[in-house]
Amino acid sequence: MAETNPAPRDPAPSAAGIAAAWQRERPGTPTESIEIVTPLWWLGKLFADDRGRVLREAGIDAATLDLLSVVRRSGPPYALSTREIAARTLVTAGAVSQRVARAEREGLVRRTPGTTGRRTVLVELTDAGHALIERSVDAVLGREASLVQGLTEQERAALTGLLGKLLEDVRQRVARRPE
Amino acid sequence: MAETNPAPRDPAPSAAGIAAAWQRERPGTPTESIEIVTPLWWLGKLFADDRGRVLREAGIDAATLDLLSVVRRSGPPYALSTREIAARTLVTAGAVSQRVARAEREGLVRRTPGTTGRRTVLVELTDAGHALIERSVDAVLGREASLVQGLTEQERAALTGLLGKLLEDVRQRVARRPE
DNA sequence: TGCTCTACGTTTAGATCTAAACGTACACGC
DNA sequence: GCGTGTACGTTTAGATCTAAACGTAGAGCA
Repeated sequence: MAETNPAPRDPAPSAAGIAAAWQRERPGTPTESIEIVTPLWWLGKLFADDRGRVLREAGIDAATLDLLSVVRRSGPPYALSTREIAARTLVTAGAVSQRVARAEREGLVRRTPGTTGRRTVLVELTDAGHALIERSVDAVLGREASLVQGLTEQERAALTGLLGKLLEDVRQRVARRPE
Repeated sequence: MAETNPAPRDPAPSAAGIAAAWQRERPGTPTESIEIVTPLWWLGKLFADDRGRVLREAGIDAATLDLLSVVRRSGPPYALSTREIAARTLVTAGAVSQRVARAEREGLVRRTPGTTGRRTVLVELTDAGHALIERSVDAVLGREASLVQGLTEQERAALTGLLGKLLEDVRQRVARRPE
């Protein structure tokens, strides 16, 4: 029998509950970040799992969608170097190499020697790859759009602003490592 | 030579840029969710990677921290069943079993037959495990707290509220799958 | 011209997760 | 009392990722 992560019959765990538990067990624990970082992580997982379900029906997986999307979005001639793809998808170049190998095996992309100097390899969409991404992207983004409808227009705008600000700030703090 | 994900020398990619690219390439693409889901994902990865660095110095990994934390937080007698742990940490029971096996090999936890009926197995903290989590939790949470200082008190409260609301709402929409 | 150094893509080894198959203890109905 | 089903933890197979080792093409420079 399948063993998917059972839907919590208990009241869904809450970030506030976790912070409270730490305070109860270890008064003074610095829990200020928990109610931001934890829901953020849970939401990421919820969206990722849901996206996985949508993609399974579309006959594509998240890694391949990620790859085809970034190339498609870059516009004509729909070709990007491995390194460029790695930087834009937040995975290592090694992983990109493997993803490209898989997608190539399925006939979705093609590797061509980069015309520009350097020893770059361009990853290019085939017609099949182009058709597949065209077919999937609306399904994925449409579903995600429906998932955020619980927030009002104003709330979504506020959330977008706060996430953007936090992202930019955390990036800087993480970049200059100290403290 | 190492091949870590190079810090983007280019301007850091932005969610707004991705949405704009889709609109340019495919006018009408439903991109409303991108500026929420994408930064949310990126922030999750930033926090996770940073946490990994902090933990490496503390001599523990994220999976083990997750395990020890949930047991420690449950309070005396610091023992939880495998199933309970799986539900609270959002990984499958199989993964918990493997995590426990690793932690047990390192002497951080102990498996004891559950006294209560059923065939439950309780995972219990050893003294070493208790000491390790006690030593790590402030480091991790303290670092995270410092990472969210770029937001004002009010902004953090607003973000907490919005994330909480969205989380609850998305959970419901995902639970009753349809639409 | 020839040497060296750097950038880049690929390959490999190892870790960890999920999904599914198991094996078994206990509860429950007959 | 006894079979049957269900809950639970573990094991296994397979997928995918990261980190590191490679191999090589060009750029820069003497």
